[in-house]
Amino acid sequence: MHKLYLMTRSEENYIKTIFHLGRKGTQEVATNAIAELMETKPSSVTDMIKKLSEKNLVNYKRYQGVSLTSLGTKTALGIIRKHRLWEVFLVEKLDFSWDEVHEVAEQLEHIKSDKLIDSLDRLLAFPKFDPHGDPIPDKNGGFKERDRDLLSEVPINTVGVCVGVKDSSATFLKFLDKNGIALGNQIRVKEREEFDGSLNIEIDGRNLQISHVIAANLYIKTNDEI
Amino acid sequence: MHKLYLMTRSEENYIKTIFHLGRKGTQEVATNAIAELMETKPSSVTDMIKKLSEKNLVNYKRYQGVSLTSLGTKTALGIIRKHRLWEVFLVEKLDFSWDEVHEVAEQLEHIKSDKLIDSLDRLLAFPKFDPHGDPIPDKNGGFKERDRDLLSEVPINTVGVCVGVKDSSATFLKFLDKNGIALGNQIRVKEREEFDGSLNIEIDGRNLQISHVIAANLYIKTNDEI
DNA sequence: ACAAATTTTTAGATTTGCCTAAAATTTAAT
DNA sequence: ATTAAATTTTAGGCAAATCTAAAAATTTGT
Ligand SMILES: [Mn+2]
Ligand SMILES: [Mn+2]
Ligand SMILES: [Mn+2]
Ligand SMILES: [Mn+2]
Repeated sequence: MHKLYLMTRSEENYIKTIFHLGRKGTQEVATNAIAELMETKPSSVTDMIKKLSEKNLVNYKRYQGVSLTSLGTKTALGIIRKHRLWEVFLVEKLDFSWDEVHEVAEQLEHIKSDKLIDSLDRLLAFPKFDPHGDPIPDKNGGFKERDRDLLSEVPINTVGVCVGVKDSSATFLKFLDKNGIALGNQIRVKEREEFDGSLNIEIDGRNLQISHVIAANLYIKTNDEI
Repeated sequence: MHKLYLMTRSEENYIKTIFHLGRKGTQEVATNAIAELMETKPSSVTDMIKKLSEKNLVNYKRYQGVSLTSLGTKTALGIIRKHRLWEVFLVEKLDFSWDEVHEVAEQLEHIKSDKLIDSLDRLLAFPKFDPHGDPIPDKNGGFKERDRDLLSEVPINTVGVCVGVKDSSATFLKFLDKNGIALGNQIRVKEREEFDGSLNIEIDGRNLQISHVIAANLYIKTNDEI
């Protein structure tokens, strides 16, 4: 049953938004939240939700919020897979920087062709994570969230590798570039300033002072796996 | 003046169709011809032509047909450049066959990003022709039509290289595959049957009998350049 | 508990791209 | 030169996706 292939771009964007807002679609999402993230009006969201509900992509009872059905979740994962594979492609093959890829991937994620996306996957050697450290669902929607922690929440002296960003806005990513912070960097948390939560870290040898806001948007994978 | 970037997919498809029907937009194109090629109704075409005329993309006087303005031509060349570069990408990097690329390229040609297309161009080493032998406009719309002849129209004993197809439908392309005819093949016209216009050719060593219809859809570049 | 504030839905418009049916214009045929 | 045929445009409508304004339902605060 592949209705997936006759979805409009707009429908796909709503499904994706509901997925992201509702912890992978499991949680109920508020109409207003969707409207805000999509920069549209709540009344438009209600209209679309009804349509998606007709198509069995979301569970909906008026005034009760919306969540994805299993078909909706599958659809969302397909779009996210495409988005993230294209992001990898742009960085690996076309030398885009990680702050430039999202906008273009927003367009490319709507291209319909299974063969295209599976070939792309192969060309890129089946990457597991996108340039921002987010996991790439496989062909069947399989998804393994990497075990990771926010830099702002690990204890002093934790050592690990920077594996992702929480905020992946161009502004934040460019800031990281400017300060020489990139995925793969070795990080050690040396000191936490109680007053403002800022951190003194050692990153690939250098010392660096970063604010709490920055630390709260950087993921590390610690070495203390058992 | 880059209105180009706020064109809808539908507008782009009309512009492209007018370009193809009107010998690169120079000739006047009939409403019905556009409608037929785009599988839409003449009344819809008239509506769109008015809109494109407003935007200075076409020259239009009612009942007199339509042609591209210089802005329209530039736009068309940009879309065709994208279409053909994506076709090369699909064949060269993703192992698509030449009969599979067109459909996907029809989608990809509407992705908006100068950086994307110029990087793609570089990745592919600035190809001059697409998988069907059609020329790829450069960044500035520069376009050199290759000197070539239809196999059906060259004299007996002409020798050349197969450099393109006129009909690039999947059906025809698959037929060529089945008969081992591909771009780059060395061809010599050995005999022309007066009765039905069929040809006896030598192609990369082998002998092959091809109907007039086939010959009339294959381009060769002869070796008799001065 | 119940009024006030917030959220969500409905009702009614708008825009884009398409349609059908009918009218206007051009082209072809006698 | 008229008439007939074909082409093209207009008029009026429809579906998708959006909006504003108003009504309905839920949540919050005292
Ligand atoms: Mn992204
Ligand atoms: Mn990403
Ligand atoms: Mn093509
Ligand atoms: Mn082509």
